[in-house]
Amino acid sequence: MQGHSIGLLSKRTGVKVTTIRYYEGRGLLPDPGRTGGGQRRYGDAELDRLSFIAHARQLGFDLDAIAELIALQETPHAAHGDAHRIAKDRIIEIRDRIARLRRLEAELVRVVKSCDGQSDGQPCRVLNALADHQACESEH
Amino acid sequence: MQGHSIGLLSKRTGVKVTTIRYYEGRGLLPDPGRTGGGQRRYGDAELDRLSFIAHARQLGFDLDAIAELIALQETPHAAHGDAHRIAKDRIIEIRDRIARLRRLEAELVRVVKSCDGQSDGQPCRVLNALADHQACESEH
DNA sequence: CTTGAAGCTATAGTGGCTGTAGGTTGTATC
DNA sequence: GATACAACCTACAGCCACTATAGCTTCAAG
Ligand SMILES: [Zn+2]
Ligand SMILES: [Zn+2]
Ligand SMILES: [Zn+2]
Ligand SMILES: [Zn+2]
Repeated sequence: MQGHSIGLLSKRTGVKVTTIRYYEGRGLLPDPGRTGGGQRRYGDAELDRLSFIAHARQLGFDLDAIAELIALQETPHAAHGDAHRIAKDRIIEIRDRIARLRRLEAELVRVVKSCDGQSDGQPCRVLNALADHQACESEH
Repeated sequence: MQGHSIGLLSKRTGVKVTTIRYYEGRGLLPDPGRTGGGQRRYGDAELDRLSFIAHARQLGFDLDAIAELIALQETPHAAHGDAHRIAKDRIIEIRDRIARLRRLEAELVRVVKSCDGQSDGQPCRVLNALADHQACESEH
């Protein structure tokens, strides 16, 4: 039978077979054609769409955002506003997370430094430092 | 009845009541005493331990790591090695995530810049840029 | 025509909670 | 002592984005 099998799509895109079926259940991929025996067969359009989904996932978009982006692709006229907003929101989110992680990193470096680890038999001050938010230099 | 109610622990630590019960189920908190009617009553030791858990969570440790840290606190002799390792592993993890997020940020900035958004009626190039990993400047 | 890889559905599990339903208990006020 | 009501209880379902398992069927090569 003609068309791409689910395994071929998986190999081409790096998305696991089970995940492709999951995307179908979530409505990100259309119900594909089936062979007489019930196996899925895809065309190139589905392959392209799955590649898009895979790449957007790698860039950290969640499935709802991806669904929105796909809907925008389908609209005959361009809707720059929405697409730009979704991408910019994602940038803001990433920057927030980076800022937060940097604060955490600084606190943890401080925590590790708090104990020299030399005094065997003495309690580890790392554990005290972990318990004590008072000693933290930033909110987190 | 004497002792702190679960609601009081919640207020003191900022951990939701349902979450405290969840921690108990996960074995992070001991089975507390109960009133005649079956409500939980805690002592100061449990309050301290919950504060420790809450703070370690804020610093991004997962519950398994926290369980390990608590076990270390209970050991009579200090085990610096394990505590330091857990904290250092966490730092490494955070640094990896920051590096990854920075790569994503750079790609997304490039994606957003790829379309000036002026050409209404023309398809949004953000969508093309999102589809195209070839154009990406780094792995992600 | 046989074999075995690849496909199918359905269901449960992951982490770290959150939310809901439907009932019981503790405490303050009268 | 009665009443009201917040706080508590258990048990279970749901969240996200998958992943894993079990038990079965189909496809394609030799
Ligand atoms: Zn130490
Ligand atoms: Zn802190
Ligand atoms: Zn645009
Ligand atoms: Zn890319």
